[in-house]
Amino acid sequence: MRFNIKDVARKAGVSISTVSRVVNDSKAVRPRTKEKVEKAIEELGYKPNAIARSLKIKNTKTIGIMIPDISNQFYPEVVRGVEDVANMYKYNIFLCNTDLDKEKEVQYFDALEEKQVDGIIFMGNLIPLELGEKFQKSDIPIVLIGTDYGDLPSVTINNHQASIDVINYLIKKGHKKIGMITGKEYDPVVGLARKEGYKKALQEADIEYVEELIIEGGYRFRSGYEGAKKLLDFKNRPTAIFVASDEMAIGAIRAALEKGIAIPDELAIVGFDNIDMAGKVYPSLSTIAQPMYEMGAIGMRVLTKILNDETLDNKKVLLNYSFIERESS
Amino acid sequence: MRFNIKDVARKAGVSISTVSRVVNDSKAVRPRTKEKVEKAIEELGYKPNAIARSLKIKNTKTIGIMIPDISNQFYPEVVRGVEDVANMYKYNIFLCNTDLDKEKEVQYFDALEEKQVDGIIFMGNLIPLELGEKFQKSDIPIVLIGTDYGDLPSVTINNHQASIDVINYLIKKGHKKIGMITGKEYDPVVGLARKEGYKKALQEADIEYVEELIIEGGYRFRSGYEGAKKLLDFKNRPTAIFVASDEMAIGAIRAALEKGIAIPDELAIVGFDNIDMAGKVYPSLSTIAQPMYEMGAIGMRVLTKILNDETLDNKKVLLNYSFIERESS
DNA sequence: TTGTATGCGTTATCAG
DNA sequence: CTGATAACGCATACAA
Repeated sequence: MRFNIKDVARKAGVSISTVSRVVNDSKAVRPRTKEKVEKAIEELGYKPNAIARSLKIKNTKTIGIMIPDISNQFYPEVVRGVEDVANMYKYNIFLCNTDLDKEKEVQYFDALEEKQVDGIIFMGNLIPLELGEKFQKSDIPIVLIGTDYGDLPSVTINNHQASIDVINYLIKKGHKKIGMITGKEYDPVVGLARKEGYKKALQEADIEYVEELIIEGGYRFRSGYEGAKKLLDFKNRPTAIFVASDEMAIGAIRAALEKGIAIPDELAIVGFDNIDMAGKVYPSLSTIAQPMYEMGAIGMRVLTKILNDETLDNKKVLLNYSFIERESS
Repeated sequence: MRFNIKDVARKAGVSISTVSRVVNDSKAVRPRTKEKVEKAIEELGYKPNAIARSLKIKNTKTIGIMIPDISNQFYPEVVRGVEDVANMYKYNIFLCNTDLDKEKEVQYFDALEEKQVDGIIFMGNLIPLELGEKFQKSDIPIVLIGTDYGDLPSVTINNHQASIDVINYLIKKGHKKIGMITGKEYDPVVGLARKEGYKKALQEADIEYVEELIIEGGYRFRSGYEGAKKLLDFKNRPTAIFVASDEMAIGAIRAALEKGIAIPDELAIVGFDNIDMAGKVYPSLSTIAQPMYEMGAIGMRVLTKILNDETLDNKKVLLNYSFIERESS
């Protein structure tokens, strides 16, 4: 049996306004009557109806989070970051898996809007024009994580510079033939940026850029595994491979080990992301650590600032990454 | 600018009832007026307010999913299963991370109830009495995944039998000294069941049960790593280890490799779960595959059946597991 | 300090 | 086929 505010008002012998007052402990209520009301609430097991409340006050204490796929190693950590600070601020979150599918993205966005979420956290690759426009026109605040679009608030890292750092590290280690397995190159802020960083670093070190040593991957294990196999089959194979995601890098490690190539002695491998497994596989993976949890937490923090009309000193926040040297390099 | 049903009614020159009718395409509306209304909706970019709708019709097309921790390898896959079928049935899901913390569990449960979710999917270890009672008293349908309580609907696998199968496999392979790193032994339906299966199988094969060969772990990497280290330090170390979770098993593999113990020649390792990484690490991990995605999908399907008043021929569904032999055994 | 009344944006009943 | 109107459960302005 579900009771409402009227039921407790009747039971306590007061009006619904006073019940409402004690529930929201607003205004002053005489201790005696407050007690009565609380007793009635207790006895009936009354719980306020957040839907009715939301309709009235025009916010839902609910936000949506759109990500490509929660079962992809990368996202759970950032979702966890989002959820933790959302919880601190009493928000609940709707989880939406878009699979980077434009239709799904639009469909979820519409659903979230209809459900009157107070805000949205979005992650994805290149944001399609149609969606980007919707985001900008929408009156619900949106913050982007790990991607960027127009003047929308976002939290990212400098992918381009991170790649440069990795390659410089490898060069300093004495490597001259450095291969790369890239991400999605159509995505300028992540995939392409990492590739361009690689190019730039080689160029600055006066190392010839060999088209053959670049394989386009797609972030997942299989493409890393197969990419590395190809790279390692060249007569003049690379002595180091920079892989644009840890999951692919773990695939590359497997490809090397299957061929009996020793890591890191005959081949150095460096990944990108620092997913949980990067430190657990054997040999453990050197990688650029994206602060995934923080990206989520800070993204959500930015959103709460917008929702509370706090001033945002910076719509575009750029987080620090770090290089973690482990056994694979 | 956000428009409501009144705005489109005015713009289309009809009453709000007819707008409502075309939005829900209920009853017959004359094609001509329907057209007018649709035009108005289009021009205003009207979107129905799901909150108001929910208040009236008393359902929200929303469910809650409570899990220990989305950043634990095991859960994303089942959450994905839940989400996919939820999406098929037009439900959105609230994601809640409980950290197995009783207070958080209760707090989230209350929040979900206040937000009027239509149902809840719950995962956790041993369900605390207080929470179990709440579940049973609640008028919102709850389905348990990977755990069990009273007469609540649940979807699980037979953990006890799965362990027996693993040990029998190991025995058939010729192993006589088989160690185990267990899960949480206070949890009867998972942790304890797996341990008991191990005991049972040994007993039936007339192999002595050596207390020393059992280490209590906690599902995560670290405990697997440390547990294996201990086990492998014994003068008379086991030739095989059954590890109650893949994440721990990957820790065990690392411990062995660090000691220069060859897998599977000197030591066989078998895990439990078949998380994504199990097939990707090197050597790849033999394991009991829990159908995680299906557990989620079927759990959600059960929930939709309850919500649609379809008959449930079986409140307790037991899914099949399978043994996957890979390189580690 | 407390109560009455109005409206949030819908759906649904009932007349027309 | 269409339109008034009464809920849904709550918060709040205003009155008392």
